[in-house]
This record gives sequence, C-alpha cells and structure tokens, in this order.
Amino acid sequence: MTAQPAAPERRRDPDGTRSEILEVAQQEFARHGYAGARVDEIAARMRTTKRMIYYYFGSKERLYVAVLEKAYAEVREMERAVQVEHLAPVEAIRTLAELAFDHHDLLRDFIKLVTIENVHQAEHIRTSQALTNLGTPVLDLIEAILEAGTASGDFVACLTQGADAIDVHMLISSFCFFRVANQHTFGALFGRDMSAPEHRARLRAMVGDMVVAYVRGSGA
Amino acid sequence: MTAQPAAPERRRDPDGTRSEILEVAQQEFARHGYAGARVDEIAARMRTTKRMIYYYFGSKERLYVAVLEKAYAEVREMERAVQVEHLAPVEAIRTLAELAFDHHDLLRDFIKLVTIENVHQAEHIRTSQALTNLGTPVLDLIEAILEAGTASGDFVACLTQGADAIDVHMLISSFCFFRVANQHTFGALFGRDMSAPEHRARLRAMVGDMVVAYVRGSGA
DNA sequence: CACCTAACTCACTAGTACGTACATTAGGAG
DNA sequence: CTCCTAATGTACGTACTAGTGAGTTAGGTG
Repeated sequence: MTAQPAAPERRRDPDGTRSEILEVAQQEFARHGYAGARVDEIAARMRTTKRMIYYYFGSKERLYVAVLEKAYAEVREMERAVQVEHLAPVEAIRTLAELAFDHHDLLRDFIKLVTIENVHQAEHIRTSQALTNLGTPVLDLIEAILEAGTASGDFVACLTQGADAIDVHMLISSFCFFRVANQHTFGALFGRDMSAPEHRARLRAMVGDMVVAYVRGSGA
Repeated sequence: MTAQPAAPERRRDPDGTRSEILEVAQQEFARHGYAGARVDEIAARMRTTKRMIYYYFGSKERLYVAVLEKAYAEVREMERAVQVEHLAPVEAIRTLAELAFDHHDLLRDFIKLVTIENVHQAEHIRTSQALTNLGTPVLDLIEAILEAGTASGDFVACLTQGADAIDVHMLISSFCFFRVANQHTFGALFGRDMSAPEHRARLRAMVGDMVVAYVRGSGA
C-alpha cells in the first residue's frame, strides 16, 4: 500500500537489519523483562530470521546490552536539547522539571528498561563502558541553576540542608519516573491511572511547584 | 548450633512448609523477576522438595501471587501502626513522609516485587481480589491531614493547585520508592548509591522538607 | 492397635528456548 | 563475466524448566 515501487524489497541491508532487530528487541525486552523476552518472538516480529540476531549480536545478553545502549543514547540526545540558561533560577529549575516530566512521558520503553535493569541490580549497565562513561549533562545544568539561585538569594535549600545537584536531580526524576513506572500497581490499588491524559497537566505543574517550593526552602 | 534439642526435626509441618516456601519464593522472585525465577531453585534452597510447591500452590504463577499477597499484607500491617493524629498538620505530614521513607528503607523485597509487577502491567495484582480489595489506610490519614492543614491555613497547595490526597501520597511515595528501586542504575550512572547509609539521614530529611514545602504552597 | 488421610518423596515427561552447523545468495571488486 | 565474501535462510541439537504420576509415611482418630 505504501508507495515504494522502486524498492519493494531490498535483499541486503545490514544497517537496516541491525536497527530493525534493535527496535523490535527493545519492545520485547521492555514488555517482558530480560528473562521473559523470547529471542524467537523477536525474530518472528521481524522480516529477517533469528539467525541474524546471532550473526549481529552473538547472544541474547549482548543484544540486550545493545538495546540498553541505544535507549540511553536517545535519552542523552533529548537531554542535550534542553535550554534553560536564559531563564532566572526559579523559572529555570521549574522548566527543567517540567521538561523532565515530558521526557518521561514519552520514553515509556526506556523507563521499563531501566526498571528491569534495576531488578538485575544494573549488572548489564555496569559491564558496559559505553553506558558508565556517558556524561550527565543535566547534572551540570542543575548545578549551575542551584549556584545562580543561591547567589541571588532565591534558593536556600541547598545551603541549609546540604542538598546538592544530584539530590535535586533525584527529587525531580523520582516523581517523573514513578508516575510512569508504577502506573499499573498504583492504578490497581488506588483506582487512579496517574499516567492518564486527564491527570497530565496537574501532575506536570505539580513537579514544577514541588521542586521550586523545595529549593526556596519553606519546608525547613 | 541453635538450642533445639527437643524438636531437632519435625517430619510433618504443613504451616511451616507453606511459609518456608513463601519466604524462599519471595527472595527468588524479588531477585530474578517472575520469568527469571526458577521453581527448582526455590526448591533447592528449602528443606522440602519441588513437589510440595505444586502440592500447596499448584503453579508457579499462583505461588507468585501468594508471595505478592503476603508481601502486601505485611506492608499494610506496617502502615496500620502509623500514628500522627496527635500532631499539628505540618508536623503530621512531615512525620508521615519520614515514616514512609523508613518503611521503604526496610521493605527491599517488597519494592522489587512491586517493580516486577509493574513490568508485567500489574496483571497478577489485578486478578487477585485479596490485593485489589485492600483498603488504603494511609490515604485516609493524608486526607485528614490535608483538611486540617487547609483549615488552619498552614497549607495552600491543595486549594490552589487541586492536588488531593492521592497526589500527595504519590509525591511522598515516588521519592521513597525511587531511592530504593532505582539505586543500582542511578548509582552506576551518577556514582552515588542513594541507598547507602551515609546518605540516609539527609535524604530522609529531604522528603519531609519537600512535602512540607509543597503543601505550604511556596512553589506557585 | 488398626486405619485413614494429609503430608511428603522420587523419578519422570513434554515442551520450550537459546544457540548453531550448514547451505545459499546478493552484489561489489577486479 | 567471474570470483569472493558478507549477509541471509533452514533445520536442528542440547539443556533446561514447569509440571506430574504414582507410590510412601507420619501421626491423629476411633
């Protein structure tokens, strides 16, 4: 049905095959976990065969690590696009939190992979140099904002309570991550799907308000 | 080595066998996930045999659900012990958050089970009436605190931003849960084990400060 | 003490899942 | 056009894993 009369099927396409495997494998691992994922199922959902998975990746485990590396790379790409330097500290940290919220909203598969990786105590991430050597651009951003806010007198939390950039990053991430990662058990027990569209705007504002309230220091 | 000369081995012990299976199974499921857990491995780490697992629980899946039910029951027991009614709203919500922090710190296996259950979209929790029919005592507590704080004028967040008890519960839970659940990937990427003892006191204070700052409303 | 049933053991099976040996072909290099 | 290699397809092997059939024993009951 798609208009591709010139190339209806290309027989040889290493890059295409490789990236199709990664794409389908990401879905499979995200849906069923590492042990629950089936190499045969990944193969069945591709145009190519299982043999190619082993030809390109060698083993289920190395395929899984490759999926992780690709997913993390995409996230870093997203983070790199964040521009908040032009904003005053309060608005900068709020915007950063809201963007983190948006990112977590989009990257469902990535969040599942991180979740799964934590079940396995991050053993695969730790063995991947490509992952442990990733810089963390967002931390530098937070650090700069905290310094500016402290200097301007808008923020007091970091001074009084000893919270640093990593702590604030965790504060923001935890809210955004939890909303997506735990939506199913939370929904089953409290009867509310935090991840549903009707709650999106309110919770997005909430993470911004929360982090601003915290760094302003009225909780002490 | 333990002083039990009277009953060195009791041959028949249905309750003991059942609870030993649940205990070992909880560890196995928490460590490896549902698909990754091995029934044979559970059996090997017990005094009894694999056949007994099927005798008492029928299938791997029903064993897993039984583990979930037991774990949730223990959590509810912990929550029921929380007493904050005697405190003023600000201190009540802070104390509640700090207790949640403590509970998450203790219930590592439970947190892993919840994590795993979310990977599977809570399919097992949803099919267990014992779990979906659990009340949520902590929600009532939060509701009461929010009402008291709003009435006394200490809190404004709930009025101005439309956050309710479930939202505030999520705010607290997300921080406490994330710190434990994501400790491995977070540690691998940021070089800090949020779950290590040296960060405990600071992060415990942080969740209290955060929720108080939020409900006081200085983030708007 | 005899009996009966719940609790327990052992050996086994059917199916599944990762991985591979081997055959084949596309398509660029010379 | 020929050859050579990277890329691909087929069919299968091995090991593991959930689950079970059938027999055995502890220990309370009458």
